[in-house]
Amino acid sequence: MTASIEDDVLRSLRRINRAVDLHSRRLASLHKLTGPQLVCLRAIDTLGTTTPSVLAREVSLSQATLTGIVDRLYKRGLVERRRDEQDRRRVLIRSTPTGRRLVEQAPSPLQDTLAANLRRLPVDEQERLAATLQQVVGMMEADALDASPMLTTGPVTATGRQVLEFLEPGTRAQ
Amino acid sequence: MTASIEDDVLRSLRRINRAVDLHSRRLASLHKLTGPQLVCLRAIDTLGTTTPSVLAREVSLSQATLTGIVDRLYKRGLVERRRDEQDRRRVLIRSTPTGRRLVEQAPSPLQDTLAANLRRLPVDEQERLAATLQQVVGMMEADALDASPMLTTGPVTATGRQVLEFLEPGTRAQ
DNA sequence: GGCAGATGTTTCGCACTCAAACTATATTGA
DNA sequence: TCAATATAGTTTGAGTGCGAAACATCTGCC
Repeated sequence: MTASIEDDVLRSLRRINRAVDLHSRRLASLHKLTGPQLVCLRAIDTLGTTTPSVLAREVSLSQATLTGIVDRLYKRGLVERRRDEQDRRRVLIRSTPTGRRLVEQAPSPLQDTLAANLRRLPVDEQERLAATLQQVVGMMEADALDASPMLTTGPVTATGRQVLEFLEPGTRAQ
Repeated sequence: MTASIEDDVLRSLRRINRAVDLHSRRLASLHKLTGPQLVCLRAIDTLGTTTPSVLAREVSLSQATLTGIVDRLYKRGLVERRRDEQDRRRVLIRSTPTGRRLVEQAPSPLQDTLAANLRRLPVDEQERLAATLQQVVGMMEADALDASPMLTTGPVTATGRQVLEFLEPGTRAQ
């Protein structure tokens, strides 16, 4: 019967994942912005001017993932991207007026019904629920620390590929 | 302060998503099988002979998603796929001996550390936690019922594209 | 000055996920 | 019978997400 609880937990986690994804798609069709995009745009707006690495930590995503999301926000004119002139490795990201307007009128990235259902509960129930979720996160993230060393920085041979073609000309070192 | 609890919940959900994904990658590198693949293979093994639609309901995924996962299991020789001769719209899926062996020796798709941490809790705590997760699922899935009508079945004009080329020749209707 | 290693970001390849469109087949009804 | 409709499954197109590799730049050391 212990296995049954584990299966229940696993099943719940998968269904939560799925519900989050479905909600994100609904958001996208109604407001032209997916869940992750909205979460990132809000974070950018809150942080003021920031960089991909800070943002990645803030929203718990890898830098590689963030590049794609910020690309899409950039293409829609919701954020600006420019090189930091002091440290030219860095990229500075900031929301545009259009982006800020969108953040204000967009709904909470949390599912409306979940939010509503949550508010319907007594406050101590809400806190208990939030605490349980954080407990699960804690139990899962403890895992992630042991494995995956990775240690790259290899020989780096030139291949002449274009980078950063979406930045204005002249930004790229020649 | 209510917004803070909502933000906490949202953040927890995203981090749970992420932890599940990272665990899946670890599984894949250690056992050559990702989380979703393992979940599906186990379900196929448990159900005996089944079909994509039944399997999709069982593991809470869309049929489209399942096609890709079963493709990959098929390519590795872990499952069989054949047309149902009674109803030729259907496809029957079954695990191969190799697949069954793999299911037996593979770990639980639930994260090892989460499982271990879970077992460390008193049983009533475990049940409380599982119940809370199901409560969250319920609050989220209630949402998913109102929208998305979809209703396709258009005119269906011939374009002569090949389908099911991975099935053995002769299985496809001519 | 110059180079070795560190740091910041993007690209690449892959897996997963869905909705919508499409093919193929079965069922229903006139 | 045979056309309309329903059902089963796959393909397509797009977004998300990661690790590894590639690239750009900076810092520290000699």
